[in-house]
Amino acid sequence: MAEPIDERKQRVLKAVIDDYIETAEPVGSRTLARKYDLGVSPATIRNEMADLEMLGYLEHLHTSSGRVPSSKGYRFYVDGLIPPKPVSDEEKVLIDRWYNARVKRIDEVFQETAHIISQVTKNVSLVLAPQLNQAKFRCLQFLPLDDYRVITVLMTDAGFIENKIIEMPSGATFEDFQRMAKVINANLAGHTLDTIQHHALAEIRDEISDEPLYESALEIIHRALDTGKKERLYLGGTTQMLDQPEFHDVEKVKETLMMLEEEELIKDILYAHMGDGLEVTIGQENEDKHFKDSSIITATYHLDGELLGTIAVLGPTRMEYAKAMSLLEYMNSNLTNVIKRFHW
Amino acid sequence: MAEPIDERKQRVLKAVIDDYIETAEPVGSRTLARKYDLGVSPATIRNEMADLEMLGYLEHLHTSSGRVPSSKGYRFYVDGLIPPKPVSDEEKVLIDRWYNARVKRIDEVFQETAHIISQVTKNVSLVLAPQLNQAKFRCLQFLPLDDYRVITVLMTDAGFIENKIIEMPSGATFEDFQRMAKVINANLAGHTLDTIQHHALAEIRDEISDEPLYESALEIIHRALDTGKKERLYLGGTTQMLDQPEFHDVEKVKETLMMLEEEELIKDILYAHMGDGLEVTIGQENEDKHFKDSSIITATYHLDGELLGTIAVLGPTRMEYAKAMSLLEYMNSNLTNVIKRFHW
DNA sequence: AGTTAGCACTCACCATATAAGAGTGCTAAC
DNA sequence: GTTAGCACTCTTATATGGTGAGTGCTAACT
Repeated sequence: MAEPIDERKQRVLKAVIDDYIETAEPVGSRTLARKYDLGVSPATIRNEMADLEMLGYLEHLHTSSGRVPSSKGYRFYVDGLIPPKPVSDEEKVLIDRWYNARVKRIDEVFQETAHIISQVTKNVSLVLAPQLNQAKFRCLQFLPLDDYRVITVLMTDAGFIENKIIEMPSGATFEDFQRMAKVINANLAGHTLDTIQHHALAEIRDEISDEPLYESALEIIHRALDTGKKERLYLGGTTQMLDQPEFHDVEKVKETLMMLEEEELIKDILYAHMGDGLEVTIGQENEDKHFKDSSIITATYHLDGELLGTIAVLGPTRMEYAKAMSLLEYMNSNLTNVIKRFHW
Repeated sequence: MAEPIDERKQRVLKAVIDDYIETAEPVGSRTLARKYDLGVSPATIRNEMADLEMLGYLEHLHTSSGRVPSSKGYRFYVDGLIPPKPVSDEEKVLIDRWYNARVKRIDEVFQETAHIISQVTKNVSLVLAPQLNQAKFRCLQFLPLDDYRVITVLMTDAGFIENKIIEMPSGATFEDFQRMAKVINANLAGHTLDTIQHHALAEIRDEISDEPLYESALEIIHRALDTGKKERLYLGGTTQMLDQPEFHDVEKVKETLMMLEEEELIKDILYAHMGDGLEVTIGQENEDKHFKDSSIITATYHLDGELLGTIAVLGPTRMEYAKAMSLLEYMNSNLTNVIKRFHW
């Protein structure tokens, strides 16, 4: 079984997969011989295809009808047969222009990234924005709002800002808050928000324990730093995907859309695939049974060496891997730049 | 033609519409007689239906097959025949719980509102969040970020907060910004952001003209107040809608989804229907040809007497008007409360 | 030995035909 | 004014046969 597949078999396999990716129809020997210049007759191709099927690279739906690549086939294709298909210069220009035209706020960066990926690949895109509670605390500022409330402005090292309105405990003055801010900023800068919430906050207990309202002060800091555990997930291309023949059936569409709404599920998938660099998971390779006939390509983006988040393309196994992979690679580095340009 | 329709005709019309809303199938005289207790035979119902068709309340697809309500029919139904169907107490509790569980930030209020509406009505929901540049300016605060930049925090009367990072012009100090803030807050509070951008900013020119960098100061204020012209649009239920038999055809789904992505188009529709109170627009009554077989129910929400935004249900003309209308009415008042509770 | 032509066979797909079911409209009787 | 009865229309589901693309196998060819 460990029979190596010779060069001609590889050519045939590549042709089959290329054609199937293009047409979404099971591909037969005759078509293959006509469309691709393999230099042999359909009969020979038939034999080769039979061998490839025996080895598990191709599949047969019914006795008649052509062959379809298996997960193993796609895997071999992705690992060795794909011609690299770099993002063209025109596309790069287009993408740049897109970013510049639409992006005003930080969350629009992610939304727009998702949009671009789905536009180019015609598949669903997933963008996982940085997890705020893993971000490093930079400073916390208070602003007076009226006699009863203050605005808290939280800032992290990566340049994300979040604000809240908080009621002052009775008796407290704005000056009390200012003093607190000083202590906090002096002691806690550089820690992750998570650490601060769970441990570091205790460290400054002593510093402010002589404050008249220090219990409620702690509570307030706690609330100000609570960004919610959820990093945000941005989706794109849920409409594009309907162009794929895989979604000619409404049931399939509904099923997929409902799955995409399960934010937690999707996030778990992204976490699981969050390695370094580009990762391709094909069909059967997916743990989750809902994705047994989907492929997911993920890439992680970084800032200053720190892992920020993940971008991904989700589509049917029949997917333009070459294009999606190089696009993700490009967007990956691009995203870092845009975030940097945006905030620093 | 101004023939008034008597009580029995109304009963028949109501039965036809009720049944069509329930089943989505053209309804025939026989079914009607069996299901609804009209006290007359199918033949009589046939005659009545023929009359109703002549008067324009019902339509015939083909010579055979039952009747379907026309826009005029729905209109009559909505205006006079619907039994009010108030939101049940259980539903109210459910909605309250929903809000409390998920809403942490202001934008989540709108997202969640859209979600709730679509969940309950099984149709697409639209929520137009307040237009920021129509909001009244409350105050602008500056926070030091580092030597080169400040964070601007803009706050409006309705309690919305937005922040930006702005580079300081060379030579400016943070104290310069503080002075500017004082002037701005003293002079411009209460104006809409829009007015300030276009006119009122000129008024404070004199006040700060002795500042060393007043040209760039104006520019900075301008940028700080620029919230983008777009109020945000939140959608919900694009998956729910697939349950409706109207969307058994993928083409129809695609078309609708693409339309919903045209944010500007949708907003224009919402503006057009933005009256006071509840407004129902049925099928043909819609200006836009894309909506000729859809109905839109809109309701506006307010805060302190000021119009804030719109919530709406969009669905096929065959829609549970009673339910959707009372839900919108409830959400409408509810939304005001939630926003208030949230920010004030 | 590897390659190819030929042929029987299998499906999926499309169009047509047929039967069943639901509904209408009309007429005549109640 | 209401209803029963009947002929007619139109949609939907089902069966049938033909077509085309594809396979697998055998035998002939280089």
